[in-house]
Parts: sequence; C-alpha cells; structure tokens
Amino acid sequence: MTTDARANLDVGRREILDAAAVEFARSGYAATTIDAIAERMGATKGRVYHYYRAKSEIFADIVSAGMQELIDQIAPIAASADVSSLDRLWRMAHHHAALMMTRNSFQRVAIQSVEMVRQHAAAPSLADTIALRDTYEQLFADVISQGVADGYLRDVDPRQATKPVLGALNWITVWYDPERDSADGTAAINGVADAYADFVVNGLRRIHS
Amino acid sequence: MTTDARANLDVGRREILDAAAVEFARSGYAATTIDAIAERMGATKGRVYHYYRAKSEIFADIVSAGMQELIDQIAPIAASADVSSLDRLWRMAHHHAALMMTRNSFQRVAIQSVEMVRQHAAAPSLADTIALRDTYEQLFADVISQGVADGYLRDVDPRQATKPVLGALNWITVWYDPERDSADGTAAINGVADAYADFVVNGLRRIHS
DNA sequence: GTCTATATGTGGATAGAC
DNA sequence: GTCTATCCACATATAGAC
Repeated sequence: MTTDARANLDVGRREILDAAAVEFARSGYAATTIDAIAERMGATKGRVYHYYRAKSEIFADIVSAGMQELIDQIAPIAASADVSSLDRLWRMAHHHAALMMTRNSFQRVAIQSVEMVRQHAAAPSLADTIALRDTYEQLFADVISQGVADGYLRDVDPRQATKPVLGALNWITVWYDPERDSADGTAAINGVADAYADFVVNGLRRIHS
Repeated sequence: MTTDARANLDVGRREILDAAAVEFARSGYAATTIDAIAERMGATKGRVYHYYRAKSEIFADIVSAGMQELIDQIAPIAASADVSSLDRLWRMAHHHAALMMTRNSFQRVAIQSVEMVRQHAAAPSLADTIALRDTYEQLFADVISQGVADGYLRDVDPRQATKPVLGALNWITVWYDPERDSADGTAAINGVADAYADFVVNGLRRIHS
C-alpha cells in the first residue's frame, strides 16, 4: 500500500468515526444502525463497509481514540515537575472534566465501552482499550499517591481513590448535552470544570480542623 | 378482579422483575432478550408475555421500583430533625452507596434508564420515573442547601452540587460486581460506603485553613 | 470507491393448543 | 396460566453493478 493510499484510507475512516461517535453517543451501541451513521455522512451503507468490516470495529476505534486523547493530554500534566502534587491533581481533574464536555461524543462512547467490557458480551476488539484505561487510571493513582506522601491528602488507597474521582468526573457525560449547552461556550465549561476539580480534590484532602 | 387474583398477578410480575433486573443489569436493555429473562425463571416467553405486554414495560417497572426504593429509604434520613445537616448528608450518601451494592441489579437498571431517557429514543413508559428521580435529587439539594446555610459547606449551588455527589456514588454500579465481590460481605460494603460518604461530604465542605 | 439490491439471522410479539 | 409454533420487522453484512 502506498503512502497516499494509506492517507486516503485514514481520511475515509476518520469521517466515519466522527459520524459514528455522534450516533453512538446519542443512541448507544445496539440502537445505532449503520444506516444512521451513513445517513449522517450523506452516504449509504456501502461506503461504511468499504472502510470497516464490522460495526464493532468502528466502535472500538472510537473508544481507542477517546482514551488516547485523554492519555495524550493528561499525562503531560501529571508529569509537570514544577507543580505540586495537589495542583497537578487539580489540573488533571479540571482538564478531564473539560474534555468530557468539549469532546462529548467520543468521551461518551468511551464511557459506554466500560459497560460493554463489563458485560463480557460484545467485547471482542475492545480488549486493547482495557489496557489504555488502566494506564490512564494509573496516572491519577500515582499523583494521588504522591499527594498522600506529601501530606496534602488523607491516607487513602490510591487505586481505590481514583474511583469516586473519575466517577464524579465521568458522570458529566451523562447529564451534559452538547446541543442544549452549546450556547454556554468555553467560559461556562471552564466554570463547571473549576467546580468539579475543587470537588474531587477537596474530597481527598486532609482535613485541618 | 378479586383481591386474590391481584395478589397472584403481583407475585407473577415480581418473579419476572427479579429475573429481568439481573439480565438488564448484566447485558443492557437492547441486548437482553425475553428468552433470556424467561430462561432465568425456568420458563418460556409465554409466561413473561402473560404478565407483561412489552419488554419496555418490564424495564420501566424495574426502574420505578429502584427509584422508589431509594426515595423510601433516603427520605427518612433527610428528614431526621435531631441530626445536623452535615451528618444527614453523610448518612444519605452512605446509604445510597450501600444500596448501589446491595441492590445492584435494580440500581444498575435505574442508572441505565438515565441514558435511555436522555436518548429520547425508547422512553415511552419511562416518563413517570423522571419525576421520581427529580424528587430524589431534590432531597440531596435541600440538605446541601441547609448545609450551606449552616456554614458547613462551601457556597455552592445546591442543585448543581448534587451532580458530582450522585455521580461519584452512582458510579459504584459501574465497577461493582455482585458476583465477584459477593464474598466481601457487609463489612466490606460498609467500608466502601464509608469512604464514599467521606469523599462526597468533604468535596463540598468549607475549607478551614 | 460508492452505490443498490439482497441474503440472512435474530428477537419482539402474537395465536392458539393444552 | 403456561406452553409451542409462528409471524414479521428490522438491521448486519455481502454481492455485484456502475
């Protein structure tokens, strides 16, 4: 395959992923039809099946892209050496919250995949994404671990503590409606992210009384 | 209809709800078949359709039961006059967390319904449950409002503040596996509920620094 | 590379025997 | 009241024309 052919393949696939992410996010995996994805692209089934062999592969690629997006953007924050562990945790939470809104479709699908993996049912090509999610959660666990060591946070189990933290943040995808709340703009998104970052950091913080 | 006939109807339905809750919780609405529900009961489709006209009605009844269970058990805690607003919030969170584990099937289905309502897709008979959920969230909003007035909590918007609180707690249904974690017993469930109640209350608490 | 058929499987719902 | 048998709609995936 030439470089050009591969590039064309990627372009064709990306268009499908963008359309499918919106449909999956809106209707869930089972209720989303290939016809609906094609219609959103202004095409028909034939085009979709030219680039993808199966619906499950489209879904898996969206989940993978969503998780990679999280890792790529949060890992640098987790690694910033000149910022305290407490502030790093706050900034990680803030940016994660913002991504739940600005990249709502892909992130909603990534959340749906958690359920699908749990239901060992339709989780054939989702195997790779489990490792990605584990890597991502470890970024938070490591910073929380450091926060405990630094005396900022209560003496919690780092790995357990990521659950309520990411649970609260991921829940944004449940109530956030990109169409209804699109008028809000970046200022409102930033305000919500502020409130959530405050909430999860304070939730783990050592109490001075 | 005689009183006996009504009682028999209820018994027949309850058996279906219990079996269906497990299946819906495990596989989701779309992926759950009436055959699977019947098989879990040691019966066939015919029995299910004798008591229910449609799959969607079974689902709606489970959601309704799950929500009612929450309201019935948390409302008294919210109303206990001799307990401080801060402690009431802690106890509400603690009991909510415990129910996510002890009544995992019904509560998982109730959570799934949030997505289904959002996806205006298959939400015909789910209309009633929206009001139940709103009532329930208001229990938390009222106590949070009181906690702000009492000076225990930061000056948050009570209705907005319920989102990260219930988000963190509801997320328990995502990772909790009743089969794998059944050996844990009530002690472990209580420990998890403690950690979650601490987390969400501290998340809103006024900082003394 | 994109389209229009179409083959095929599955599952909700119903009919009617017992 | 519970079963078996069946209808029928829908959606994934494929075949083949253009």
